[in-house]
Amino acid sequence: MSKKVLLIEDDIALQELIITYLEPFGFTTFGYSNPKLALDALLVRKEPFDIVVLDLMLPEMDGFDVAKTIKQQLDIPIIISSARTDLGNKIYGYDLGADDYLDKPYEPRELVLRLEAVLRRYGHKNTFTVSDFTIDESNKSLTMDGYGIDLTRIEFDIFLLLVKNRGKNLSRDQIIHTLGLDEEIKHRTIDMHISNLRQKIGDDAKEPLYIKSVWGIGYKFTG
Amino acid sequence: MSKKVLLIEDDIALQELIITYLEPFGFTTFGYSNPKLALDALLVRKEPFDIVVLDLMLPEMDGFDVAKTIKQQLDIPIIISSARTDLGNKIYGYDLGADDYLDKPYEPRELVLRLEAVLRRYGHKNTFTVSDFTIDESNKSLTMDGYGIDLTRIEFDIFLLLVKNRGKNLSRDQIIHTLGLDEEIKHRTIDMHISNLRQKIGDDAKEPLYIKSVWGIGYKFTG
DNA sequence: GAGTCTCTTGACAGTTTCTTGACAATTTCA
DNA sequence: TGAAATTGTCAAGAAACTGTCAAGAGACTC
Repeated sequence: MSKKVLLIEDDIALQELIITYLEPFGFTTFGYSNPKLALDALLVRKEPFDIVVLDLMLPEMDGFDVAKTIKQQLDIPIIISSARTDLGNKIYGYDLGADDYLDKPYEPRELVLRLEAVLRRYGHKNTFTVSDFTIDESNKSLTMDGYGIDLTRIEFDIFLLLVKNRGKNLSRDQIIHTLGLDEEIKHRTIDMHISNLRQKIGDDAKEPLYIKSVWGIGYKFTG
Repeated sequence: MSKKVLLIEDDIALQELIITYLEPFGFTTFGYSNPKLALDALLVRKEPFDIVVLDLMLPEMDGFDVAKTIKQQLDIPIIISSARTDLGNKIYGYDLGADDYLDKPYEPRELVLRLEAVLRRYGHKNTFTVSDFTIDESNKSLTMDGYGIDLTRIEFDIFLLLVKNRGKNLSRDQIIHTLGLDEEIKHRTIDMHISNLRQKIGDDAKEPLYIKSVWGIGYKFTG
């Protein structure tokens, strides 16, 4: 099945070269030289692209803003290309959540490799595995040693937060605040969620393997 | 200021290539092809590396074990590199607390980017090291010679205050006041906390290495 | 709108930590 | 040297915190 590539690149000649080159590798590429039109197609008309290839040097809009705008609204991989050999740019690009970075000029062949690698990586992106758990963020589902575990929404959110901050103590207030829960709820409520969580993943509060209490501070995940 | 990189990689040619390549970017790289020697330098001789680059395919020891061993004893970022075969590996690598992952073969400049990105990310961690101690302020956790030490909240706060005022005498009242403790508590209480602290860090009250009593005044940390 | 699932909270038991008085040991100073 | 002040630590009780039950409020489903 062919993948749809959104190419944002103001060099028309390069655009056509890439579109033609990618074709036989199973990529259907749509080129835009104007980033605003590209964003319109992607975010407003919601055309179903699989991946974005974005040139940083653009008319009308800064490439970084384009990447940021896309990432804020859509969970889609972005490969940034840029003529600047400026390493700072590259780092900044990764920071924005760009999934790969390509120095211009690049071999079209190189682009194909990156596209394939990023798409493959992305296919796995929404689930990750930590110790005995596999967490699917988009589904909000949890698997432990291969067996599904039903968590409520808040339980899942707390667990995810703890796992993402593995080894780090999180206070009840931090949990409440980060998850956007009602700031007024009592600390006891968090304890209760933790208690239920522990029960569901078979953790013993007295000798926890996964969710440790840190006396006077909060909780932390230790895989 | 140049950063010290510990490179664990059994391909000597690649090692030399990387060492040479990283040099002008401000990285001083030490290459080890034998993981045991590398661990010895890092954990036993405690050479002050800033970051570890670890190849997974190693003689004598499994790369995963190396990463695990390091992370258990030292709070240092690790970038794992591996021949791109197994996605599972990658997941497992993150799982161990690897801070980034690099598919082999990789461009040396790619490594530079990752090094810089990871180091910058890591710099945001709120930990610092004084004499034999590493203190993580946000976690309120203490490590001594690489081994975790459990302090209670007040013990931690007192220790942190003393360390931050290294060499300076702090009166009991100053401690009480600065930490926002109940102003009514007796001086004996502080003595007790100091006593417990000393015990936990193995300090002898009569011949203290770290927390000295200043007769008639209070206490001071001398690292 | 009844039924079900989820969230929140008070209550209380069980733990851990903090505080303090007591007293011995040490230091200071006349 | 001896008295007063200060420090170190023990032991015990007070205070703070955590785990969980049970009940009710709230949200969602059909």
